[in-house]
Amino acid sequence: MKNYPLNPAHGEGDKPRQHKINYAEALNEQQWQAVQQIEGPQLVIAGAGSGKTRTLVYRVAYLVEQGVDPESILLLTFTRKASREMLRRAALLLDDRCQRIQGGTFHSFANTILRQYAGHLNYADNFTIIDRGDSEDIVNMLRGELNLDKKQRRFPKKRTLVEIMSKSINTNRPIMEVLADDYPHFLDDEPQIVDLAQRYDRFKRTKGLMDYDDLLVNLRRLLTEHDQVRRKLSRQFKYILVDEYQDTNLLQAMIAALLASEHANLMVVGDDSQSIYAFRGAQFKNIMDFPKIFPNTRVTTLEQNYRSTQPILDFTNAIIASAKEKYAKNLFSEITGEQKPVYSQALNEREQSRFICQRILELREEGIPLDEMAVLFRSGWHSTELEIELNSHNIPFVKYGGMKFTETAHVKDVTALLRIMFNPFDAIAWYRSLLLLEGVGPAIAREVIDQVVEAQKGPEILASPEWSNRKISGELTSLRLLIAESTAHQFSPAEEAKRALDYYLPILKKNYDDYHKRTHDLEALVRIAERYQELEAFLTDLTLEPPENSQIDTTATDNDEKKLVLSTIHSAKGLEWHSVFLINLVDGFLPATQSLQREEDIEEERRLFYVATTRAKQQLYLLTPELERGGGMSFFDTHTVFTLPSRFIQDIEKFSELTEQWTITLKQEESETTEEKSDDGTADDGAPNFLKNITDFFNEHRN
DNA sequence: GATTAGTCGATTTTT
DNA sequence: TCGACTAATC
Repeated sequence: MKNYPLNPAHGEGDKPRQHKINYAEALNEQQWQAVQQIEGPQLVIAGAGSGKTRTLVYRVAYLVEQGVDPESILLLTFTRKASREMLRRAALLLDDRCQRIQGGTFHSFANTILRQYAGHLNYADNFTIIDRGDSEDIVNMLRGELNLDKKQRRFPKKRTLVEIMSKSINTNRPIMEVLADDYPHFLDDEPQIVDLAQRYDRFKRTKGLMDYDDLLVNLRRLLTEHDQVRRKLSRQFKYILVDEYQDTNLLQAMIAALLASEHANLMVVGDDSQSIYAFRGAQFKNIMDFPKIFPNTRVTTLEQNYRSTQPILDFTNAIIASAKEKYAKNLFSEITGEQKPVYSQALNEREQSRFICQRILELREEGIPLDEMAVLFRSGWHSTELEIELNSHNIPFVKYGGMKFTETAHVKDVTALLRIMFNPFDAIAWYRSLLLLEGVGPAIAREVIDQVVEAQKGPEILASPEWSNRKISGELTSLRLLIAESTAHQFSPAEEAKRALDYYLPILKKNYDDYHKRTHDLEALVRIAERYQELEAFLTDLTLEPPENSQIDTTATDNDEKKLVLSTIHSAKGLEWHSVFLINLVDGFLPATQSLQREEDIEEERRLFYVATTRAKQQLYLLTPELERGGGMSFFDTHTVFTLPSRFIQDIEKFSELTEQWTITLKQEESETTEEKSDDGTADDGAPNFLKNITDFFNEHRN
């Protein structure tokens, strides 16, 4: 253990220290207060764009300048992006000492600590972290052990099962309660679900696996059940900062408090109005409860906004004014600008897309770079129509949120291979890898796993005559050799990835028509592996902090080119752009249909609306299409449905004063002609009807 | 026991 | 559009 100054703020012989940074000048009064107050519990309520990150960064720098050892500062953030960004800015502000600050997401921090103390909890320190998909596969497999009456009433899907179990853990409630609150239609299945949850736990424990929730649960266990460890850690991390506190769940709040138990130097920063992760167990009441855990908490509120113009803020303030529960705050700004948020009703989704393309091109003409503009939406698939339109206008874009790189089938396949190359006793990875082989299905796969993994015989057993006489021996041998060579040599992660890829490419070509696109993804995977020394670290990061997204949906691949951002609102959190377009502001889309049942869910959707609109610095466009494809449900696919503007719009008093209403007029470019021809009126009178000719032709030439 | 075709059905957000 | 599940075929 290192020495740390007992009370660095008022250290020896105390003249005010000479600081490199002039804090009082760089910060406003509240921010400066929050930065200065380094001892004791502190809650900072930071409105959107109020310089929250800035405050954290300056505070970290201030601590270091006060002589605090950077390694005793722990900065828990929500995403790795956020943590990297903060450390980068702190280093820029002060110097490299800031790079030594400890930090990351709760999950990655838990991982680091648990690798050191796994023994205390009877885990081996090379435990594997599994992602949601793995959990689902395990649960699905275990479901077979339960003797459910076949074709009885429907038992929840694997996805739902995992959701239920996870929610029970993250909200600290028994499964019964979760079912009663959120899944009443499955209440009858409670005994089986509880049984399944126990089997799932046992399975993970015996196999040395941890899912996302286990990381938190086990860290909390470590801290509560092992007093000396808790004390040691708490003394090691003498200053703890938690970002986005409104999105922490009960477990995380407890972990933060336990870590601070020896000194209470805990600063949490958050904004209850931006809490959008309740579905994952987040409790924005954690913010309200914080002063209850630490009674002498100092509360600071940051209300000056440094991001948006006043007209935009007037609008966003009005959104949150209609929220049911919130800490009172009223954001103001000194940024000049008269442009009110623009509200426009488009005829349909297509018109909405074309309006956006047109406006984006105009803004680019005016000198706004593409990467200073973003289109936001509620769920990943809401942007499909827009993506087509962007492609046809050659507007390059990146998309955040939605299907992630590591969730695509081909990446999961290669990851599974890497996992058995790393650990030949990883049953789930075996299962997936085996099913890739020609002639191998669930039955044979289980047979192999029973011998290799369960009976602990290892992959070598597959060389025995018992297996080599089977039809499938050829396939099995190449897989066995792939693993054997990994065990025999010390390959780097990149080399391993390359070998896995070479092995996998023929399979990829056989299974997917679009294999070249997927090959790009896999080559990217190899490049990512190059950054790692250890395969274990690579695999862990892949599940814990996966790379942004897959190549599949993006157009341009030039890396330097500026790109428009498409993002789900969730993934847009913490980011900002010059101009923001919020599309599909329609009931059933922005309050999503699924959340209309319960008032708290609707309130969370409202906060989502708030988060989206507060991303805009200069210009905000709100779009409501009046006609929709019927959400893509097969029955409605060819039909359209009338939609109502989002109820959140009606909720805003003086909506028409706060916004500027635009009627969409599309310029006549080449698009004018395309519109008339390719809109769904093609089959109508007038247009030359090739289709009819063709069908006639085929009808005539039958037999 | 594996594979394939074909049907039905359901779709939020993420560490 | 995609995946999960079923029934027919190899």
